[in-house]
Amino acid sequence: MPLTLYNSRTKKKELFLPLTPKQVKMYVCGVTVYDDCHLGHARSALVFDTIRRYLEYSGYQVTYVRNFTDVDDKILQRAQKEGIPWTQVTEKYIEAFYRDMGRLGIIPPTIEPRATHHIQDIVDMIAGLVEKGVAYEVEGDVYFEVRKFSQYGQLSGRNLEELLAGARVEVDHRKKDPMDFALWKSAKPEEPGWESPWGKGRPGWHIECSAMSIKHLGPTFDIHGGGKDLIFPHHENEVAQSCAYTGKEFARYWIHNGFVTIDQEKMSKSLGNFFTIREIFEKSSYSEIVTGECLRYYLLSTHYRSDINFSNQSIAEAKAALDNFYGLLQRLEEPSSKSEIGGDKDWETLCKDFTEKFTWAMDDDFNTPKALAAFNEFRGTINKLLGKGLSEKSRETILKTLKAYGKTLGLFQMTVSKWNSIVVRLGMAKSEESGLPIKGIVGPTNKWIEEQIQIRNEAREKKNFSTADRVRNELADQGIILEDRPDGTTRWKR
RNA sequence: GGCGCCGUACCCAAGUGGCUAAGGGAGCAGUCUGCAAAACUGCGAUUCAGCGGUUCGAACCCGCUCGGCGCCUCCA
Repeated sequence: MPLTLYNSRTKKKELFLPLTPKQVKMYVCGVTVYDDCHLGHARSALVFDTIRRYLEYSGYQVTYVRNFTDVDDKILQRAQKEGIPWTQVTEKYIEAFYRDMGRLGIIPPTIEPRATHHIQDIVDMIAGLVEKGVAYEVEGDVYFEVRKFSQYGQLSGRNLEELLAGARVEVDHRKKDPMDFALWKSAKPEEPGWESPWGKGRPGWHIECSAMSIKHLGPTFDIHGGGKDLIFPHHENEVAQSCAYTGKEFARYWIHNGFVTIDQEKMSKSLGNFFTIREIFEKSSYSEIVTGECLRYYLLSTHYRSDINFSNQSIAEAKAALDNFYGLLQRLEEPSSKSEIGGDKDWETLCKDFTEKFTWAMDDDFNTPKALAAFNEFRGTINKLLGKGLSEKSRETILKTLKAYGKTLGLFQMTVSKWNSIVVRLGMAKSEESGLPIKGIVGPTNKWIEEQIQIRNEAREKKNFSTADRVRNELADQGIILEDRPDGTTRWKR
């Protein structure tokens, strides 16, 4: 099945045909760097990371651009509040952003342009719009005249009359129309600014995305993405100014992800109901790498266009599901206790069934919940085959398949021992990279645990089950779970 | 007020006209085990918010009602 995706412009699933065969140009709106990012930002980044991974898996060469908005009123406010230079605010939160994305296993985009590095491109574009007569200057500010762009409202499915009827737009009498939006904002004496034909100022928010996407991807590119809250006015305005400027089609497919909600309400700064990525990791009782994968699994368990509700059991459920997969990986890695290899004759067709189901799901508008269902079914079938016995070669191939397909979702890539090492916070030491308290292994050492297991197994040998059970209970009290293997060995995990 | 989305089992969540309504979590029972754990097997929605309509046939299409949410102002 060929790849189809839902285009929010046409409100339909469409066959995906990139401008240039086997190449995809994709632009996604990034964050404004004035604070730590929350789960909502993480979802957007993760959704497009997954799309990027899957496109690459499908054989496309992807040029993925995601911007940083690093000059904005909010940044200036923050700087003032903290009494530090505004550039220090942006540097700090760009760094924090990288830290958080890294912990979620998000692959850095091909290009990560910053607005402040593209002032000239922005000024040129605004000048071009003024020249074409679709933008006008008032006292050092430049506005885009929406009436001059006949298709205004097409992306978000609204028209100017309806918008005006809403009448929630504050009226600025200097503008020709209340809906006109700022391309360039004049700077007050104490504010940062750049020289321009209209005096010292800074770019408006919408224009930077247009200027940077056109600069790095050309006037027309394949995919433009972002959270669904950006459809209006941000993306609508991008379309207007870009098309007016280039005279060409802008983005061909628009992809918008749903919100992360708390008690069914949109997670947002203004409502105050948000969890930052940072605090989720700090509060997690799992290791950083495990928490990252749990978050990823959780976020992938709902289709990207739907809203997803976050609660304190979300991570735990993902952990339980992932435990099953790492259990399977372990069984595939360790020597089989079976002498027969009854499963060998079936695994190839079963592998094929799985890969077909998986790609079918992903080709259908990146349906990750369906793809995860395929993984879970495959897990069941492999466990059954293991029961019948599998040769080392078969186990290796299956393992490779799991890892290869897992990679397109960013799952199942760590070693089983990393997965199983639960760590808790020590509190004192801080990580050099993240500045966060380091989590280290607390509790009994591996050596001690293995000694205890030895004692227990000797007791079992002598059928002294009360001693054996006492040892096991003591270990259980410390969170150590034992598993006796058919070959007489004992496996443990924290 | 305008535009739009959602309501599927205890929880999460696919499915949007036609075989028995995916999958995960939790739970219960069984096989295995000295007992456990893990794995496997079985159980779990005669039913998809409610009511009406279209159709040979609807969770899926249409209408209404109830409930929840979003955008229209910065927002992933």
